[in-house]
Amino acid sequence: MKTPKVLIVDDEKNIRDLLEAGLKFANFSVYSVGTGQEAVAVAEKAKPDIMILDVMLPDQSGFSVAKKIRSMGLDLPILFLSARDDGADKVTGLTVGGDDYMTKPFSIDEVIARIHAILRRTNKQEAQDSVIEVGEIKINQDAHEVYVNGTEIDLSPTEYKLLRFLMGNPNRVMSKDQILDHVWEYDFNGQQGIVESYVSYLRKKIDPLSKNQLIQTKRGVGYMFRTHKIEA
Amino acid sequence: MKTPKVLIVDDEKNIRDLLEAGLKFANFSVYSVGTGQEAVAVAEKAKPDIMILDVMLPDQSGFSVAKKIRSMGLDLPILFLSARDDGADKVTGLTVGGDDYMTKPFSIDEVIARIHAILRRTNKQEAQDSVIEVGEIKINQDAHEVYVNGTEIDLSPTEYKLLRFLMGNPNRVMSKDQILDHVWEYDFNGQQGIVESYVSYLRKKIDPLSKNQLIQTKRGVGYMFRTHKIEA
DNA sequence: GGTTATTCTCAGGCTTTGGTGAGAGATTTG
DNA sequence: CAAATCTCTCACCAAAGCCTGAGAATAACC
Repeated sequence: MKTPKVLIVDDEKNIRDLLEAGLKFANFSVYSVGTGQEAVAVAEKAKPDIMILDVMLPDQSGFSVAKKIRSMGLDLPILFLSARDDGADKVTGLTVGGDDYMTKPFSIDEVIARIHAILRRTNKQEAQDSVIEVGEIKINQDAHEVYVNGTEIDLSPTEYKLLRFLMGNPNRVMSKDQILDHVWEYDFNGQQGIVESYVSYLRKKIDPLSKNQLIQTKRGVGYMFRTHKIEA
Repeated sequence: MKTPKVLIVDDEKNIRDLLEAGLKFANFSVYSVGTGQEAVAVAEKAKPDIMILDVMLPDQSGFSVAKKIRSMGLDLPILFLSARDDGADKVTGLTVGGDDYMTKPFSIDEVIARIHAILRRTNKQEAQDSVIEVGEIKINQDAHEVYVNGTEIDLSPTEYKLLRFLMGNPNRVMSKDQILDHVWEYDFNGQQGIVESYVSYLRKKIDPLSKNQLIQTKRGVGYMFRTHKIEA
């Protein structure tokens, strides 16, 4: 399937808009509703490939929405969303099969990564590879493991996300703002300096194992993951 | 599409006029409004391909305009504009997907370059190449890299912009004032001498690698990027 | 509950870039 | 040829951008 269909269910319009924009750009076809009732209706009618479901809905809990949909015989994997404090634990127990869950606030790229992971697992998709290999670095997304020229390195969660984002846009300069937008949670409002710090951390782990300086600084512009010279 | 439609939203008429003139000349078809309300209306009616949106509007924030338009289901990439100084009106978290953002004051050509980049990425356009090649020089705009006969040279941001501008108008003399207007930020009020300085810097980096003097002086008129002799 | 890892901020030191002005050099003009 | 004009280059200072290490706060882990 070329463009998987995603159904977004969340009562907060901001979140819906954020997800919608991000997912559309990631080449998904998006349906978006604000209540459990609509969710059930659209799920039945549009037959989405995956659903992003907030567990706190005004009319009914996300869990009951999930049950309804399941009892309708629809085979629809769900990515649950919950606020960090409340039901995170409860959700865990409910994620069966291909399901997954995330807490708010999330980062856009993390959502996209998880959706891809789910679709891969439930292989409703053409078998997409969970391994990204760009230049000297290989990432196994399922295992969360990173190899530089065959040697595994150990990255913190944020380091991992940053690297994944840069590798997802090879040979293209990414501004610090773009990086913040994609890698950090949407409510983060710190300084760009943090990107510099994390680039520094990453380099310290990567550079000793790589032949080239893989993360390059484009002064005044941003950072770029380089695979090769693009010259004539 | 031949002439993409751009919607400009800014309450400062100077800015609107500046952008309008520049973009029209760059072969865009332009709509221009001063309030968020009008923006939403025009976006719906005219279906522009991209929107330039100031985050500080009198009637409502640019963010809420963006949300309204997004929630109307319009797939409209946005180039946000914001004042340079404050972190108050943060764009972070809102530039998802194909969006981008710039701070005021900007230079016209930078705006145009970004718009092209966005349209390229969201490929609402015929897939345009991010590589400009004129004569002996090749520029990769995604990577912000410049090659002279295959050898990469390292340019500062201003040098890069100047070269890009000259290469965008090959075999045509550009006056120093034109260059200032396009390459430097619109509030710059320095001397023309700076153009001479930067041409000098550029030549020092380019000439050692090129067969011909690519940037030529037209005394009393301006500078020209030459690809070939034009017969008399 | 205590240890460790992680995230984030900040400040110092360093490098690059931007902009100016002045003098040498080149070109044109009369 | 001499004067006037325009251009090139350089040296210089201020500002901006970048990197890193240190430390505080928080979260994860055993």
